Amino acid sequence: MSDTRSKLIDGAITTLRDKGIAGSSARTIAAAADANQALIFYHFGSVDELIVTACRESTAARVALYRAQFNEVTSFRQLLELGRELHTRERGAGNVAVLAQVLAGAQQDRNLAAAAQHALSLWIVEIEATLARLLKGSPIAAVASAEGLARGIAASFIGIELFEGVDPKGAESAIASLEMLGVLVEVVDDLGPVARRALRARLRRTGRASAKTLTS
Amino acid sequence: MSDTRSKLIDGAITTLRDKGIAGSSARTIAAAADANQALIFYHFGSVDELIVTACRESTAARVALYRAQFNEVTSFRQLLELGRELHTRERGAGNVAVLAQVLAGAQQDRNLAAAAQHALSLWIVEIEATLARLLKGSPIAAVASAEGLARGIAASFIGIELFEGVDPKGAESAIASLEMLGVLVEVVDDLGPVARRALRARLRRTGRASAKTLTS
DNA sequence: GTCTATAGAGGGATAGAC
DNA sequence: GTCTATCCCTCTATAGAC
Repeated sequence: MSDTRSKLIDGAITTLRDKGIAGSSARTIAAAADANQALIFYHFGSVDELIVTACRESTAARVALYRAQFNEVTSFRQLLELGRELHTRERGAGNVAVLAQVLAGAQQDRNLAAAAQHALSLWIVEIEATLARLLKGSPIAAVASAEGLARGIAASFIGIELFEGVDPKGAESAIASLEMLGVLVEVVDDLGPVARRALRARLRRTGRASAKTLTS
Repeated sequence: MSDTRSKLIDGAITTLRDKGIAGSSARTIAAAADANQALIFYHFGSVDELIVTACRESTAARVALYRAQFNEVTSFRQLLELGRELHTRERGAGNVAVLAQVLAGAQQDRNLAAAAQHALSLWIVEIEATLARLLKGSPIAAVASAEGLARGIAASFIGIELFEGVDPKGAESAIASLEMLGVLVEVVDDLGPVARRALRARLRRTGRASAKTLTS
């Protein structure tokens, strides 16, 4: 790993975070990295490929930082607290912002789409494993799968990050409300058999919306 | 309103949806609109201003289509169904995709940020009014505000739209799980006094995370 | 591996004919 | 209002010196 190579990756992350996908050109990235523009093509072949690499490597590094904490989570409460911490810290480091920008570009670019999916999956794997632990034996399991919930949570984080860029106060109130929904989940969890019966009854009466869940 | 003016707005929406914010230039938009490139500057002054106008006007038009349906919602169940319908239909029309792209560009552009915030607020107003009705007298009101929830829902829609571009199956499972969380909300709603007591007790025991809600 | 220089495409924006 | 033509800038990518 040459020094220039990693300088360019850092430059790409900084540029994606600060200037967005539309403002991330070979020139702007090279300027942020304090490197020569032509070296992007020497090391990565194209700007696209540099962004793909930066997205993958930076996400892998950030996720690794939190792996231990995910593994220690034993309640929905703790998961929510970790989510809040993660949101605040990654807002500074910019990994969620980078993911959001790559995701926006990925709608029209197969390369970026593959990188975005891979990067997101790194976060999702951790969230999903944690949820799977929490849902074991919980009445909530009758109503939501770890796979689906993990993806929903990851997507919501991305949306909130973008929302934060245009309305920080609104984003904060959104986060607070979603956290409170987490408290609600925990209460139902604690209600145990009562909640289980109510959920089962409700699901039986529900039409189309829960058809898939009923069969499982 | 000249014909060319609205052709350009339609062209901008199409281009934002199909090529993203990074691929929306005066030339590509004019091509999509089957109009002359110079007319963008005659009618709107700049590409940015055209995108801002397109974002505002298209969102206003789409929101107006759903206003009556929002007003008719009387249960969380119905709100979820409307959300699913809206998601499917707007995926075709592309308003959510356009919002996501403008939002991505808005992180670094004051003009776009104002337009994105305004457009989002049009959706949020409808969701919030509906939620305010549903939360009146509900135990859920102790735990989440209509303002915060409405913003959380809007942000999640944006995130899921972006996720759908890179992993359609994953996005579908995310939506299904979030819908099931809605069922959970409805069950708690029906539990009435039991849920209210449990939530109150839980909030009293909760530290930092719910400090704000406790005082209200 | 790193640099300069440059080709060639596409970008925003304007002048001026009609 | 609409068109062509054009200016000047930035973009990706490469060639070739060091």
